[in-house]
Amino acid sequence: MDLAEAHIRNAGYGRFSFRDLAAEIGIKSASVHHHFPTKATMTAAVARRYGDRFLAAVARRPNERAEDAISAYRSAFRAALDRDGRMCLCGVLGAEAGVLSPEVAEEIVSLFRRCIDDLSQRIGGPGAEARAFHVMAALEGGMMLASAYRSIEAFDQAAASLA
Amino acid sequence: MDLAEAHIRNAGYGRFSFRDLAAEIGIKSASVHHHFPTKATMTAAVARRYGDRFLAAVARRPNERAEDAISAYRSAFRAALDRDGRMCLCGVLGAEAGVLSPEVAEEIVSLFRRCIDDLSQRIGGPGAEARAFHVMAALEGGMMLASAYRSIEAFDQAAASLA
DNA sequence: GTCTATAATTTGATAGAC
DNA sequence: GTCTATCAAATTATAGAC
Repeated sequence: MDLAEAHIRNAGYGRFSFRDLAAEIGIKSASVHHHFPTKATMTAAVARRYGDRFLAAVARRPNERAEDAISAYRSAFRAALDRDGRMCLCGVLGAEAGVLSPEVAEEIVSLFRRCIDDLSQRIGGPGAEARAFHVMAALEGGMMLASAYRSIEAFDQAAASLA
Repeated sequence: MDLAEAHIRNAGYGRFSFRDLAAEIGIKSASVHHHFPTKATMTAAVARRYGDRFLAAVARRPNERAEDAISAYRSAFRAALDRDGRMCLCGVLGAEAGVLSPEVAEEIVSLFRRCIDDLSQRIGGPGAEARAFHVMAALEGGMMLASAYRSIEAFDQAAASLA
């Protein structure tokens, strides 16, 4: 799953294969099918695990203000870019969302929803939901720009004014 | 090229084929190769045309303020979603940027650059470039959210606070 | 400009032995 | 859990006739 996550974040759903995964591990693709019946199943599992870990990483701190919550998300997105040199899973699969199998698409929407609900609650007050949407959009878009420009500065410029 | 653009925006670079295009037109894939030697060539041409048209559509109006420029971009993105029911080309290919052939990747970066330079000039003043990055990121991200949620309201929520 | 035909490769998935 | 072997399909691209 670690390897699958890396491949998906590198290249998207349509560009990774069980054969490639297997070759890098040193087994055969048929053996991968033993653990995950289909590519969609595996991708959905990877997406769920990714979401669980992501939400744990940005989890609420005691006595935080709205700005702290937003900063936590920004730092998590930035770390994904900086540490792994890759876009986050939600960004890659989100862009493909329109043509993914329902199984995978549902997991991605759920991932977005979990983030936006969490962020919205922590921001609080009137307009919290719209602000949460805005923050998520700016972070996802900033990541896309950084990926295209191949420079994390694009992300920093895009996200600087958020909090 | 119209059909190619629609396919790319629907499904991304990796998911459209000359065969599919040809079949919808009523010719054979070999005939498509007569007009565009490779898939990358065609995609680069489609991206350039898309950029030319997009920049013409958002072109500066006389006596505009910074807010007018930002609104023009927001409206153009929203129209792409609303009219075509698809993400914009830059969003789809931007997410794939890391694994596209240099020919196509360069065209996408150039498209982002043209938009951000234009927006930055029209916004003007200190911090104009960062604001331009932020606007583009929020619009691209908003489109991704709308695509995943299958609801344009996600875009509106994300983009409401922009201008 | 379009066709037929085909090459060379890759893909997701399955059957069945060990 | 892993393997060999295989299938059916799709893909990008080319050669050469009309």
